[in-house]
Amino acid sequence: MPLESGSPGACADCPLRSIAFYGDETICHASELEALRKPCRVFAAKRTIFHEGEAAKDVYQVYSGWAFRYKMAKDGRRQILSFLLPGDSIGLPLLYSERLRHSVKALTEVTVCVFGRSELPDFIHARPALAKRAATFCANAHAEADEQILDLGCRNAFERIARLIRGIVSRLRERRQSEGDAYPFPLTQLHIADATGLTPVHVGRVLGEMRSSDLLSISRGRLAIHNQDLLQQI
Amino acid sequence: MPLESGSPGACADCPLRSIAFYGDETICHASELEALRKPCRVFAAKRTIFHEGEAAKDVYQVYSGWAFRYKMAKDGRRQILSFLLPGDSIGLPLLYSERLRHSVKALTEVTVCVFGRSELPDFIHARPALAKRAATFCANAHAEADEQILDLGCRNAFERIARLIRGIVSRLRERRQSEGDAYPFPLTQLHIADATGLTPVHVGRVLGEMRSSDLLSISRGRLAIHNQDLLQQI
DNA sequence: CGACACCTTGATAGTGCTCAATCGGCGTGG
DNA sequence: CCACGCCGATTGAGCACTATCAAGGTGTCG
Repeated sequence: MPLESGSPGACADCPLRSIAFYGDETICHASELEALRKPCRVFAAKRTIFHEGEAAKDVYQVYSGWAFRYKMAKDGRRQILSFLLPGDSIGLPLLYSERLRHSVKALTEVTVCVFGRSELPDFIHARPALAKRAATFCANAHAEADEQILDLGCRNAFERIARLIRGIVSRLRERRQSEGDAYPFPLTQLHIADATGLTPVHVGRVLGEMRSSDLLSISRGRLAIHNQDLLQQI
Repeated sequence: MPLESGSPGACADCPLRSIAFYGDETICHASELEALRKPCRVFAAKRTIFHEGEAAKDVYQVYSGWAFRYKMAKDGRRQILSFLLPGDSIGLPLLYSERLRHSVKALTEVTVCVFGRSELPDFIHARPALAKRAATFCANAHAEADEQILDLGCRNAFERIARLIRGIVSRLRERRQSEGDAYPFPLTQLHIADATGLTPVHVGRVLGEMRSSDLLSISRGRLAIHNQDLLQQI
């Protein structure tokens, strides 16, 4: 689902576009969606967007910036479930349930399009093609969660980190946010650690290994991939 | 979603019942669903029900017996994603996609209700309330996958195993398949290992620990819980 | 009875964790 | 402009948890 940038005021380029449009087929008129939209909202970096268990009033779609979904264990450890890039929706499960079972936090400053939880579900479920498409998104998200279960259960630190980065990179490319083999990459080692179930120190060591073996390097918020082929094989 | 047993020939008691009925509210008439059903099918224990990536012709719902969803890593390791108990559907994502991104295997002998993939999706998506309910199931399954990601990323062997068992037990209780504090439990240590990302040997050790500390014990296909409270706290 | 699947136990090794110290970059405020 | 403080990255030493390898035990089924 490639997604070009546009102004957050221009509905067709942004809000739940990936649901409303499928390839060249228009499932719902832009003007209808536009009527549902509320003003955009901006969250500062590190700001929590949703708290787990909280009754949320709105569903968002990321217009610019990065965020992530996560859960906390009782002992205070954090597990990052997925990263949300421009075009991804935040809180889609709110279409089916009043409460979210995970938290969401802004990684960078994030601008989101806003849809009211009181209108959006009815709007979507009144349109079978839209409803099916929204459900397809959920099913795909589930399949990706299964992928991550596989990673966490079966792979070692090196593979987990490599696959996490590969996944993000391929999504960045789909969304045409790359410049050659360099990518914006706002994750710290702590984020990578919390996503892969490792320690920040150990992530640092593995990243060092990757740098010295000339696979990839991360510095100052940018990721450079030096050996694309090797990364794909992992 | 409690589910009593019935005869596999009696539609109202079985096929996608959990989707068609919600509490006391009937979303779809039993006779309509009955018309969709094909004859039941039985899979022997250890038989593969779906192969990952294969184009499936039918959607199932477990009538009796246990199964599990899993994926294989390239190095031959297996990751079990979830266990499927009576009442659970097999291959629900087929409502949204032609292919399944995981495999499914029978743990015990399994009897399933059968719905044609060529009719079921249209049937469901033509009925908004049904469609929404099916999507809700997907969203819940996703939330459970997120739970498992948390387990794998943040918890040690003891906690993972305890929580896996606790999860299964609570589902067995919902479905009234318990007898006091004893439960049918057909998983081998290998299954537990593949579900928790551990080694069978280590699972055996931890289970031994749990037995000697009088928490629970597993033997000959039955699980006995000796300290319910302690198990809940983990 | 033999074959097989599963469980148990022991010894050893390795992956990744913990604790701790240091360093560099960057923003803030004097 | 510089000092300070903070956050994140890096490095080292030692250890814990879990894996690996191996052998033996028990139960079940044909």
